[in-house]
Amino acid sequence: MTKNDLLKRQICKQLYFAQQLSSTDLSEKIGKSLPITIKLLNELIQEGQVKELGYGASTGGRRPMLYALEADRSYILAVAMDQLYTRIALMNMNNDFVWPAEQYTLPLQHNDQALQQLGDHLEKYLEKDPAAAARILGIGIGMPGFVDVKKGVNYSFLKTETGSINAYLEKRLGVPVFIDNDSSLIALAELRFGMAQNIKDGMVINISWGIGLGMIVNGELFRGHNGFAGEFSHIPLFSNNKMCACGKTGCLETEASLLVISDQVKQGLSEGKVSSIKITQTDTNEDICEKVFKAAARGDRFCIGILSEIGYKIGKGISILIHLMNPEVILLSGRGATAGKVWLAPVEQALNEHCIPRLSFSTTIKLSNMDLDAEMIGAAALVMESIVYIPTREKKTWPAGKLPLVSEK
Amino acid sequence: MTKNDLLKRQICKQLYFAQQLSSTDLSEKIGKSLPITIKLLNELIQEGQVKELGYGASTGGRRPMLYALEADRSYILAVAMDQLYTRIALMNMNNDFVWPAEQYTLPLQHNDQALQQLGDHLEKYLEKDPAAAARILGIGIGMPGFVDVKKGVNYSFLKTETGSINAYLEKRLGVPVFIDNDSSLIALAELRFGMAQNIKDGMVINISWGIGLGMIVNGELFRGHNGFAGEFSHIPLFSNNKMCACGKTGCLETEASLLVISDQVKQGLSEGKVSSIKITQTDTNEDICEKVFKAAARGDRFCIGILSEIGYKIGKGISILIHLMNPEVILLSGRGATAGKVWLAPVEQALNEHCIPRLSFSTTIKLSNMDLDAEMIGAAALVMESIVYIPTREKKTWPAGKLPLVSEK
DNA sequence: TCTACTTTTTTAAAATTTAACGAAGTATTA
DNA sequence: TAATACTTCGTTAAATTTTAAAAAAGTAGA
Repeated sequence: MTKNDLLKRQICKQLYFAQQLSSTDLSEKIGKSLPITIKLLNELIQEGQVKELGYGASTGGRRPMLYALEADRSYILAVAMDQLYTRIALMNMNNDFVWPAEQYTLPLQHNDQALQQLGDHLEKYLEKDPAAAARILGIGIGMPGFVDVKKGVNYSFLKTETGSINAYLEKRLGVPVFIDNDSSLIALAELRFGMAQNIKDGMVINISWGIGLGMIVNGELFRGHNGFAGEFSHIPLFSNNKMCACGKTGCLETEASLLVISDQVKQGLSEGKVSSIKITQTDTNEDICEKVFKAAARGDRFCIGILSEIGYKIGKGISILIHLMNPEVILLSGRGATAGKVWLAPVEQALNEHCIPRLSFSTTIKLSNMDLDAEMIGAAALVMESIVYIPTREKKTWPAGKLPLVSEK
Repeated sequence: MTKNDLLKRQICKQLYFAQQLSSTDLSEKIGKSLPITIKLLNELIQEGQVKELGYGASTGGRRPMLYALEADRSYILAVAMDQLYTRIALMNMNNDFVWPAEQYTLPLQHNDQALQQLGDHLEKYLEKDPAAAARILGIGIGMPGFVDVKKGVNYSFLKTETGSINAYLEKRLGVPVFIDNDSSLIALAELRFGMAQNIKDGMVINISWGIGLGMIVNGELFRGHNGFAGEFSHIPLFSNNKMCACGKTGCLETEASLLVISDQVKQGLSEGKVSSIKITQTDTNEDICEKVFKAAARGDRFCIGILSEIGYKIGKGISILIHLMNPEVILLSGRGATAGKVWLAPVEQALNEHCIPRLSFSTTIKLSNMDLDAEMIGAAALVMESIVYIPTREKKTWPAGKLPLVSEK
């Protein structure tokens, strides 16, 4: 791996994240001079990885030539897991789905075969078209649990007897594999393609079956010493006696999450509360939440009440985040964010009560506009980030055969 | 200001923080090649700013020449303020006090003249020896309150009618001025010269009249979007009804701080609790705390009990930090850290109760070995960090006359 | 339509880095 | 203990990169 090849990857990475860039932009982003940047761009065009897009709009002078990736020269396999389902999709350099995403049932809890099953699904998914599979740069996987990114281990699920998750899958599939926590990947998606773009300090709340957190610090995803940073769901925030799955009491998760919503709806309706929604025996938690979100949007008092209470509690947690991190933006994202603006008022209310005004005034609460694909997009972004990542303070050698670009085949 | 001058400052900065370095080390740290580094070093020696220190120990090959700063060629004026007292000291490049530190009474609360008075004290302090004063690179000031470092404003104290604190003092004293929050500077001192050296992710707790926090993220001080990050004292942690100075209730500060210790001692003794310590009407809070620390070290049950209870509550706050930041180290520092090991057991106890084990196991609690001068040293370090700071993404011009080195006089 | 001012891209000069080599020292082995 | 192999340090010369100057391509206002 020569130095120029590394720079070419940097260029591809920048083009992936920005969609299109001029040579001047690229030169600044990769920190190299214009003559070199243009030389490398021409080589990449020769190789068929980059294309000229035509001239962009003038900003007061000569119009710049814009460059972009050849969208279908390289692919990424994006995987989004939760405790029950695993979704897989093949994505191109434009973040388009090359093949439709497929969902498999793959329970993670108490499942010793989970990793093997994941491998089976991935293999089967790729067998459909070996030619396309050969173009895959890497596999990005988002999963719940305590993920140690560096070691490639998940301490909660997908246990391996020896070695790392990455090593196991790389051996089976012959492609670099990168894993991370689901909330971190949602934050990464928001940082690179969503509403947290160009944000230096921001917190992305993943409202889901728990309350996850992805932290953006200095414009990069922050993972902490072991990759466990952002355990928002289990901070001791309440003096209730509700037992949490983690073994403690008083966790934020015991009072606020989509599961709590589902429970409260069931209980409320059984107690005879008046509402426009009806639930059946066969409704999953997912179904119930979707009904609640829709009803709340219609103005259903009962549903709005439940969401408000949960939102207030999330807001109390956010007030701690604001005190500690002084972020520019708090972004409500994840599955629950599809409920929309209902969250904003109760969260702001909690901030008014629990934040020092100067602090809460300094940060804005926003609602994500990404849909449920955020984790997929984050998984793809993880691959692109990691593949061009240059470990600092190390010698300039590169693990042989670890980070192929399509041009090397 | 030429490019080479900037590089020379980088070299001086590195030598300041490391005391001594070889040319190879320096070359790596400033990111320039050896030929250039050596050329610049020779120029710095010519100018009298750097000296050769002789050959260092071999690490298996030819012995390196070591370089160090001329300790007394340049000085820094370090200022540490709290709500009542302001200490000033002139420090050299070895972090030695050139003149003894002096303490002035300067109450910050409800004092419109505070900034002017600070300027008076600084002027008087420097008038003692104009020759030495002429060598000052900059003035570093640590202060309590909400400090916006970029704007040079303190929203709590030292209000200025127009412009920044920095601008006011720079105009009066003719030397660059840098301000920051006291807890941030303690963290900076620990990061550069104390027990947080080479730590990538660490939290420095400033146990004082409040509970301050300086955050180390990615090996740098983290300040947040407006510089307010680390407002640990006012996170809503308790469901008490105690009114806090900030206007809210339930803040950590209402249950844990050196002021609380002082109050509890007074109350306990007045209730007839048995203890070896005695307090008089004239004892300040400072005096009382010192007595408590000494008595606890002797084994006084009453004092140990008070410290344990406070320590447990600080620990509960730390458990939130650990969940969110997954730090490598939590360092107990500041005035209260002089009490020593008494803190460790109750803090660990709180972590056992409020942390997910995998998280608390991943971070170690340490006790600072820096004494009360930490804030001074941090203030000096702030000057050295800031003076060589190169704003990213900006043109390479430098505000004229803003950042003098002695060589330029 | 002309002039003044931008920004992009190319070309040539200046500066920097890389790499090779000699110097200085350590560790291992006969 | 002397010789060989292997470090790391510091210097010099070749190769690369950056900088700066100039040309190309536009915009905007008079």
